[in-house]
Amino acid sequence: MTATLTKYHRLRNDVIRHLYYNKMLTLTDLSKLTHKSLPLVTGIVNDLVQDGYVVEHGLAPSTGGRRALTFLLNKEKQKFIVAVSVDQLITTVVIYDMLNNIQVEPAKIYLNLADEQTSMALFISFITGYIAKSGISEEQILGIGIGMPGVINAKLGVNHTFFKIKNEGNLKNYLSDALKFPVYIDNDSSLIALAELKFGEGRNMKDVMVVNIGWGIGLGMIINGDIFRGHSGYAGEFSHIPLSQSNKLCSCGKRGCLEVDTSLLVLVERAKAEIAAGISSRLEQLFLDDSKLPGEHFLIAARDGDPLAVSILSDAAFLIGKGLSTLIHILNPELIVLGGRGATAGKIFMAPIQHAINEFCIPRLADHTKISVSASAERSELLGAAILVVENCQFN
Amino acid sequence: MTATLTKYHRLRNDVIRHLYYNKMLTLTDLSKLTHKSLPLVTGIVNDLVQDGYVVEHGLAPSTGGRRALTFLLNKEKQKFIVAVSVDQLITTVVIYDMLNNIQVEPAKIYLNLADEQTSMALFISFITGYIAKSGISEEQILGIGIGMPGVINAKLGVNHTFFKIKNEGNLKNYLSDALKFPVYIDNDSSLIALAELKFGEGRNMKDVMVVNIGWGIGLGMIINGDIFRGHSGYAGEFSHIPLSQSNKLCSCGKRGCLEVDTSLLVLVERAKAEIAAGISSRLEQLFLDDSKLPGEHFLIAARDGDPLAVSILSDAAFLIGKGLSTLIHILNPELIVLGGRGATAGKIFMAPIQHAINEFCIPRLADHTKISVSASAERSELLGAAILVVENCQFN
DNA sequence: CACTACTTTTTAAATTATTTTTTAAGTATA
DNA sequence: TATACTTAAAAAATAATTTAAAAAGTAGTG
Repeated sequence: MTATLTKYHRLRNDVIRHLYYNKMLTLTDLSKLTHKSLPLVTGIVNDLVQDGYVVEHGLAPSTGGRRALTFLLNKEKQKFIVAVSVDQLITTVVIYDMLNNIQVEPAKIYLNLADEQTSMALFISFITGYIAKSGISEEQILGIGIGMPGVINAKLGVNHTFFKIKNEGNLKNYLSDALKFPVYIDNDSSLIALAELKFGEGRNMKDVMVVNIGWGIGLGMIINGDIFRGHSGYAGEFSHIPLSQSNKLCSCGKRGCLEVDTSLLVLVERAKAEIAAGISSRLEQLFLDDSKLPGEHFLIAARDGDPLAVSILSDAAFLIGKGLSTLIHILNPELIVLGGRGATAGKIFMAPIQHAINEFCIPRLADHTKISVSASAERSELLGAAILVVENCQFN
Repeated sequence: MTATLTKYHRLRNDVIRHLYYNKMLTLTDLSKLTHKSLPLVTGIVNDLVQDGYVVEHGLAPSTGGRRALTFLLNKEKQKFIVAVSVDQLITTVVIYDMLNNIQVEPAKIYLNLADEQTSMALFISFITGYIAKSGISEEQILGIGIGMPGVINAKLGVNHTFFKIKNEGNLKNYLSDALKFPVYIDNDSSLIALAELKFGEGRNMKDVMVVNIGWGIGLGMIINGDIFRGHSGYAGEFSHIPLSQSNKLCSCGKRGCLEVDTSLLVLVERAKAEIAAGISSRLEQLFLDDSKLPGEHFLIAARDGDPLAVSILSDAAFLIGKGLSTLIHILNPELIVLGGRGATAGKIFMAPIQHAINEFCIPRLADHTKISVSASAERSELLGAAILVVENCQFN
């Protein structure tokens, strides 16, 4: 009895998930998406309508024959998702509903991940406080999804790099206990890729690479329609393949890594050096303003066309393009998306990256991979964190 | 009726395939492997025993409870597979039975793929003649599997690079008509990888890279337990990522490609140049013997420890190792296998490749990828071609 | 060495899911 | 407006899976 119950519930959850991704679906659509028969799906959807989770929404446009009924998630009986993005310096939290609308305005805190001791306690009180202030009742919250840097085993819920728990402890369980909600964690770049796959440029594609341009450079890989992590979770160490002629030593102990020349922190350093050397730039003023991090100022200046910022960013973009060429040769992806905080500088990246790809790629290969800038760079890690919850939680 | 028949037959074929890969299995094993229930699998296996395809083979060793019956493919009621490997210069054919035994000794013909006109006719008559001479009856042959270089869409049966058929024609269909048997084609490197995955070093692994060291350098990729081809079939263009400082122009139009410094044809040229410059080597004699290609002589000399051949091969291996480092960073595979014709030179490759990986890889990553030399390098493309047939043919 | 407790396989019965068929609803065309 | 052609939904028939029970071994114990 319990086994059939869980199987029934698994399909029920699956139906809800497909409605979450696709907004409006017919029974035939759902049958195809879940690979289950129509009578079975019909039964499940009828139950969901009865329970108030799903509502009928009129007839689908004609496709030649009898018009089908469409179904939506019910706005009135809502569940909510807490989505958190943690990076080296800034932690952001937001609450979404199941229609991807922001339910509670995002909140931000400056939190240096390197301070292991203080940051964990601060993090927990920040999130707890935010949820409490939101006024949403406990039963309505499906869970908390957290994207963070580091080598992460999402299934086990372990982060091998940051927020380490004593004696091989499980971060996911630790946080679930502390926050009193189901917690799901995953790597930031993987979540950005997930967001692009489900709601962004990569919809309905199978092989998509998402470059996470942040304080460092990350790579989220979608292969065969799923997040790819490699054999031991280290896949996508894109920023440490030897590329540049640069002699600077990387934190990984090697020279010529992409990271050394393209991370936002490095670009800021370079801008400061240029300014110190006498180059004039709006940045000189902006850097004095402490309300934002220098990296944030840098991106704003670049977006606004400041020549120094644009020039530094272009050099970095060319190197990233060289790295992408290697990626294209090996994986022949359908799409490469430039995402992450840095992608808010948008189009500035495109020209030098294309330039590099033209120079380093076999044309036949370059022609088969589209490059684009994420349309929702700032939001996509949070969105990915929300998807993480929807993918893993239970709807009862 | 027909639909249930095909579904029944699909599972029947699946059972035969699993017995092909695993030799001996219990009903429980088969149920798990096919993801079908025990009663269903039991029924199918009983039918197969009745039809003579499968035979009982005593009890499995004890695992604590009642001992299970084991089943094997029936040696008496055999089907055979024609496996063909085509490379730029040499074409080989062999006939296997379903237990991976060679049924008819392999035959070899020198066939230059570049001569589009003559090679196709020669190829067809060579294969037809071989099958005729084998004396095996038509009904017993399941099909012909062919591995060849080029960008190949295995599903459609099109080779975009070699053996081109007029007006976008379908090579698979063309050859099926000409040879009067079902023909299946795939890329040589992918088939080598398939052989390693199913019968070689990569058994039960999910992420395996197989380097095909032949006249050129190819890469067969196994990702998530399946051959990976990328979005448009170009994945694994490993040999044209920019790596070496070399200034030689590659056929692809760029400089610094792996291919320029590591293909067997190039290594032979280099050996000849060294000999011309006065270096003494056994190769000088061997190259005079026309019964084998210079590349074949070169490999034999290297295997036998000729200093010149070993030194040239080591230089090439170091570069391949540098390329593999990139692969490890991006894909974090469980295993990298050195395969293909060149791998017959075996252990000579290992030291310089390890050296390169130590130099160019983050240790944490290098530690998680095993490197090994294929144990059956010369046979694996043929074996892969046989697997291709088993994967795609119908057993009735 | 027989007896008991525990495993695992095999068979059989009951439940659940999928296909197939039928009926209903809508569209396009003459 | 009538007819042929689609597609969707509901009902009946067929097939597959789960669950339970029986059978066949294994291993420990007095």
